[in-house]
Amino acid sequence: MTRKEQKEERRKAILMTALRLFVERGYHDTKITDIAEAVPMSTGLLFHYFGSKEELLLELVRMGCSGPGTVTAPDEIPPDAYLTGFLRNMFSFAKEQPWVFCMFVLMGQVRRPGMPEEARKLAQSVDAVSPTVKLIKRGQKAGVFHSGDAVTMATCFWCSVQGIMEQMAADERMKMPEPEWIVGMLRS
Amino acid sequence: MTRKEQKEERRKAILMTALRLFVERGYHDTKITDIAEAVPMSTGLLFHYFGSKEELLLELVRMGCSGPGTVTAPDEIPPDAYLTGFLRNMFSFAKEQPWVFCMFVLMGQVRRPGMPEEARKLAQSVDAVSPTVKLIKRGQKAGVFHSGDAVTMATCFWCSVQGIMEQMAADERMKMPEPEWIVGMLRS
DNA sequence: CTTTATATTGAATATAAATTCAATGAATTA
DNA sequence: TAATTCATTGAATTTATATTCAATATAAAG
Repeated sequence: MTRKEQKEERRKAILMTALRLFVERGYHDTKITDIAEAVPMSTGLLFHYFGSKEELLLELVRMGCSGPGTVTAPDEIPPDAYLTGFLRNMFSFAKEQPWVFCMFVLMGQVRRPGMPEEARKLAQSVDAVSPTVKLIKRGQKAGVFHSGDAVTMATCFWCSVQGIMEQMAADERMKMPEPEWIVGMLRS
Repeated sequence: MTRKEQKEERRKAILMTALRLFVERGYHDTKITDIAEAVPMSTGLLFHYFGSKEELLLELVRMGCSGPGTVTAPDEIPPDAYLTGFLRNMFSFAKEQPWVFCMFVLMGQVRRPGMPEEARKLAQSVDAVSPTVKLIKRGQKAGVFHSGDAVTMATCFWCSVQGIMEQMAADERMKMPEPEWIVGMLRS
């Protein structure tokens, strides 16, 4: 069935285009017509695929939720090495698989106030902090991470990453940082 | 002239309210009516004070530009101590002088794509990175900071700060991080 | 080839948000 | 007190954006 495949392709194209634009310019400043133009397709057709702008966002967030959201490291891997590796992957995805990278940034943005409620709640339901808290506590016991409230440390860590990734998404020229630097924020 | 003072008061009230809302929910998702309600005043009156939403933003950015944007540390202060102190101030402003804090966050947001061009250009004209680059190079020579491209390091540093501050602005519950942690990202 | 189903378009409509404006009220001045 | 100026309002207007829809084109099935 070439027809059905075509449709699925188109659907994905819309999702990927919207993802890129949402991350580049923000949800509220991305107009439906911008997405349609960029795909490219007529604005009317876009509504044939997604009932509304909000549903389009929701679908993206659903994809984001099913991804590798949880940061669970097996006990045999040192916490610092795990986080460094995670970031290294993420940063290199920026070029090869912008999809994964953008999704990460989007999920962070959708969690903030002012975003459509349903998408926001959904995004907030996947929680990167809790697993990181465990990881940080393990690191603190092992002496590789400094002392301090692990929840605040985990939150700061991911907010830093979010801030850096948003910049990378907005500015092509920005060079990739060393993951080590960011993990350095936790080291003793 | 009580009349003129009143007007000036009102003007400031509008600016401060808009600043808070822009930072909390983002520029595009803050409606003129939201600002008017929050001040509070009628929407019509708001246009008596500022010609447009964009001009209101521009005025805020102008204020942001005249502030202590440049991070210039005298040579006798160690770079790491200077940055730590700067962040400590900023974070404690979050409660006492939310104005300064919010302004910092706003300037970062306005620099991104999708913001009104005039405000964006103006915000981009104040550049926190260059002074920090010098500071970082000095720190590298002194051996307190690790090696690496100073521009990328400075950019990452401020993006991290931006990410953390945005979270603090959006979520009251978030605890204040230790400035040391963030500077730790630069330490060798 | 004919029929049917579906993709596609672009203009029309609906909705939401920004902006204007005529009218009112309160302070200031003469 | 009367006249004048300016602040203030809320409804009307304009503009921007999301959404719908009738019409057309294209592909699939019989």
